[in-house]
Amino acid sequence: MLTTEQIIETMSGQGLRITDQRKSLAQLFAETEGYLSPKDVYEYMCKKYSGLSFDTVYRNLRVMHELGVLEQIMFEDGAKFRAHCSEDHHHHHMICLSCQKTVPVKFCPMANTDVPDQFMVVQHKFEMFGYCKGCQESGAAAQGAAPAGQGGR
Amino acid sequence: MLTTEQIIETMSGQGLRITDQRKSLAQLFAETEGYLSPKDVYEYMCKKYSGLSFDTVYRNLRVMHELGVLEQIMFEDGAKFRAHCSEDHHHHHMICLSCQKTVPVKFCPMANTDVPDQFMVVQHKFEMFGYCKGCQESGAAAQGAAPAGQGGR
DNA sequence: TTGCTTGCAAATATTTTGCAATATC
DNA sequence: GATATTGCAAAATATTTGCAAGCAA
Repeated sequence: MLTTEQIIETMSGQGLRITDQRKSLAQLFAETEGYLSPKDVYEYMCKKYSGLSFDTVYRNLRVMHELGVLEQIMFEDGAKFRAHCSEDHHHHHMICLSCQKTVPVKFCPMANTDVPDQFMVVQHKFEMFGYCKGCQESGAAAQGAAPAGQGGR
Repeated sequence: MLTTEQIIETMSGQGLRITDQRKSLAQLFAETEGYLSPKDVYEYMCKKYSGLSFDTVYRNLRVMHELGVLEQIMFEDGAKFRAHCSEDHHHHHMICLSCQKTVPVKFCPMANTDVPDQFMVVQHKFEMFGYCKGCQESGAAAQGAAPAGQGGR
């Protein structure tokens, strides 16, 4: 995952101004393993910036996503964000349904997949959902939020 | 995909009452290859039922999803629905970014995937996005709506 | 007849936008 | 100092809920 410095440098390099809020955002995402909803981010940021407004959070999340320092994934309960992977080779993710920590998986199924006739594939998604060791032990594997999509098994 | 009759029978069998609206919904989804947003459904239904309200559409979509006759997938612009696959064996999907038609793919990558240490997988998602033959020919492969998730390639 | 469904209205929640004040470069 | 960023207010959008009337079984 990107570090606080990498995030800030990328933003700065793109002409964005580095405000205190954006420093805190960079740090928050650099130190968070799971996905955060806009509300999560807002609540965290509110502790440090009393007069914070929700729209600023949205604006910054969008800017950071467009810039590529944040990844966005849609869950059934809305969009969530995390720092972009710093792994430069193609990979996929295993996501903990309890703490939403993610683990990269190098295996890509595309090489083994027979593409249906005359279908041009431009993008694919391969994600596994489950429970990491820590969450299994703490018994959190009871009722995690379901990810988006047609619940595979 | 499920037929109109299968959808209606399932709903009826679960104790739901079969209203004219629900018949139309069943038919709409049985005859639609792609995903429909709540708004799509509302606009279609409005043609037949002048006084239709949006909340009824939401309620029926939710009920039909919970009942399993509809699949839901999150796109970046919101949830969309389609009739549940009638294929009973495990499979995945190839989804056209232009017309959103889907093609089932039998190959499942889970068998070939090394699950990271001590991660318990309970669910997975493997989806390919691209353009079907028809949309390639009509040149619709220009700017399709991006699917949810961290844009793989 | 019973009680699930619907339409209406309104409440919530979510996300976006205009604008003046402010802070960064 | 020029201009991107922020907070505020409000708009636009999306989704849910309560309730009385209507309709399926």
